[in-house]
Amino acid sequence: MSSPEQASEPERVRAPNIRDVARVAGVSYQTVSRALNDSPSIRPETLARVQAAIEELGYRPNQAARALVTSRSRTIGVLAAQTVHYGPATSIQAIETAAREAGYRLSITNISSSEYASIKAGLDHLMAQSIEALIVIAPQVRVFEALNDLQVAVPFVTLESTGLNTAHSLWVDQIQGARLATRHLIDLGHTEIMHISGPQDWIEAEARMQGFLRELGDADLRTRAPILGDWTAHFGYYAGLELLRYRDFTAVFCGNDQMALGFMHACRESGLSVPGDMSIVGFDDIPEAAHFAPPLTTVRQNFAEIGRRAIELLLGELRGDTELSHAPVQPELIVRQSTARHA
Amino acid sequence: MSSPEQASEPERVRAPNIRDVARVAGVSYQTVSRALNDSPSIRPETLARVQAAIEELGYRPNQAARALVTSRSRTIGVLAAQTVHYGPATSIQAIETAAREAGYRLSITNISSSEYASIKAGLDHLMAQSIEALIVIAPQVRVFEALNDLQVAVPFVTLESTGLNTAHSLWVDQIQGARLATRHLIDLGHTEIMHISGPQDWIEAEARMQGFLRELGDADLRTRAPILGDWTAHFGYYAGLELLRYRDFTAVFCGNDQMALGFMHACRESGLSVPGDMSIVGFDDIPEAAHFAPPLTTVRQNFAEIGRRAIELLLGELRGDTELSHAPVQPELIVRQSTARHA
DNA sequence: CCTGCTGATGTGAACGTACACATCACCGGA
DNA sequence: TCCGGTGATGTGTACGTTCACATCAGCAGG
Repeated sequence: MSSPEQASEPERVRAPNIRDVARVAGVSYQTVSRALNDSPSIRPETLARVQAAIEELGYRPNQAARALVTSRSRTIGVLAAQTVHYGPATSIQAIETAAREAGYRLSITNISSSEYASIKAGLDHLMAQSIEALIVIAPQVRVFEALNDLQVAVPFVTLESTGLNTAHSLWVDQIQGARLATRHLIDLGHTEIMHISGPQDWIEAEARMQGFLRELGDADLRTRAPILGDWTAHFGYYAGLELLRYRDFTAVFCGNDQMALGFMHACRESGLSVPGDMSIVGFDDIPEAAHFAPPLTTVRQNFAEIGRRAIELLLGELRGDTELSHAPVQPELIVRQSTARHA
Repeated sequence: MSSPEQASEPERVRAPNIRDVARVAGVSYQTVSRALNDSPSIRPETLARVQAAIEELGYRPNQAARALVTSRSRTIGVLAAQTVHYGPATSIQAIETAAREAGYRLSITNISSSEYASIKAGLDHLMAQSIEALIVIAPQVRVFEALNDLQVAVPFVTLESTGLNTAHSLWVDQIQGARLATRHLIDLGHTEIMHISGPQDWIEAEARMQGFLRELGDADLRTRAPILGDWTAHFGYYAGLELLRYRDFTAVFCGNDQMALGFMHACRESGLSVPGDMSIVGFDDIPEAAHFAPPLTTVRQNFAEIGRRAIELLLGELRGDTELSHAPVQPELIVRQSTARHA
């Protein structure tokens, strides 16, 4: 369990620094610094000598010292909830890759609950690391409050939200996605359509609900109060068992694929066939959705694309670029076998 | 998109430091340092004055400076593959929470492929941040090579592996889990059992396969060559379509729940009923597994527990504790409806 | 032969903090 | 009265790097 001890060398505690490299290379420490920051004014031959010395000593620049003197942490903070879910996890993975390629590191902080105190603590932990930029993947309503309270003065972007705060958000057009899903059900002849939404404090849940309601409104169909869920399959299942006691609807639009899965389960137990008796649409297109029973009709979002663009946007702003694109990413309806024409 | 400008104050660029606080509090900077590191020898009254000054100025300790002078980064590195999967994601979330509570931050690096170069690059990126400890959640066979090549000299732990390298690993007893699953099928009267495993370079895939083979051996049953998969539902589906052309087995033990889901899908398409014609066991117990059609019999691992213990172990070692527990976490068989007695 | 310029390299700060040590007031005991 | 000890506080220095500036050689142009 302990780190490999090297009993041979007496007390080689200190890691080599820029001056050690300079000594070996026979130059001044400043020349080494220039070599590290690929300055234009350094002779190729000198550069080679320095690089050889670096190699020989196994030198690594000390990021703390660098951060101290430049007052740039090269760290991007991510405030996230629900990182175990497919969407956020996929975005974060893309964010990490893009950040690393750009020479930045990531600091991810999970918030356990959506309570204000929890959000504030998470944000505080990030600010303590003097992050240069912030990405928010969380119930955004309360995050904005905390952002104000803590006087967060770094560029930030919220992910997977709506265009409510266009200046700071990068988004899949959730409203449009919800309209696609709802329209699909309407086109199939359904007139009594239910919606199981995500938690109300998630802006994207709100957006999907908006899209759903608008599309129903445009079609002059009766709107019912959506059910407020928690994104889990368990919720979809129990809500389904409850709702199916009154079979006064023939289609459901679920706020995400997990809840759709749970709802399908409830249909089976209630003796309803999908899509024969009940059409179901999900949201997200998680990789498993294609293998549900039956394969799920859903709305695909490109989570990785969103993640990449978040980094692009933030780095652009750090560089001082202006005119950056906030254009929403368009979602796509994936029709599989969980929806059918209403008899 | 830009950070809130404060046009009022002229050029308040520099963040307040320890000396600014000292000036306001009317003490020396060293006294402020003592207040921050809760030194015993400071008068309560003085402490209060310092705290008031900190509050007034909105002072935050500069972690880079602290890291520089103490040569402790307070960062734990995580080298991960497949962070979008439920297991790793759950562990990482627990790790992050535990690390944060202990005053550490996390630096997560994803490796895109399991190629050696990719692993080495990820490890390099982590070492450049002078991490104090390392957690590995990745195909471990090759990681060990890279660990040696880069002379990684920090405490490390590999997660979710077997006990192959007990000194450095913290593990759910995968072999035992696989035996539980296999035994369950045998107890139900199945004699022709197939195994769809994970990628061979994942030690845990290897362990599950070992458990499977040993249990079959103990029961004197015929062993077949396991199919090497890639953890995805897609693979389970296509492998299933292929395998089911020859219906010379009545049960499958899948290396994870996603592959089991895909396999179930293939069964439906091939006109086989689960569990009537085919019994299926998964591994992991992802939250969705309870809502598959039918609900999946699987082996539950406590991913969060593993994550917490990883941090506990590493922090213990950093503190110099000895006698830390590496006892494996025991998995649990969850019997649902995807398995039945062989006719 | 001097002047001014340019490219390559070196020297002195400074970033913000913690450690080692110095200082100082105060107290109790011989 | 003086001395040693202790608790609270202050002063110097170092961590490893980059920035601003200084130096120096070489060269072209008058």
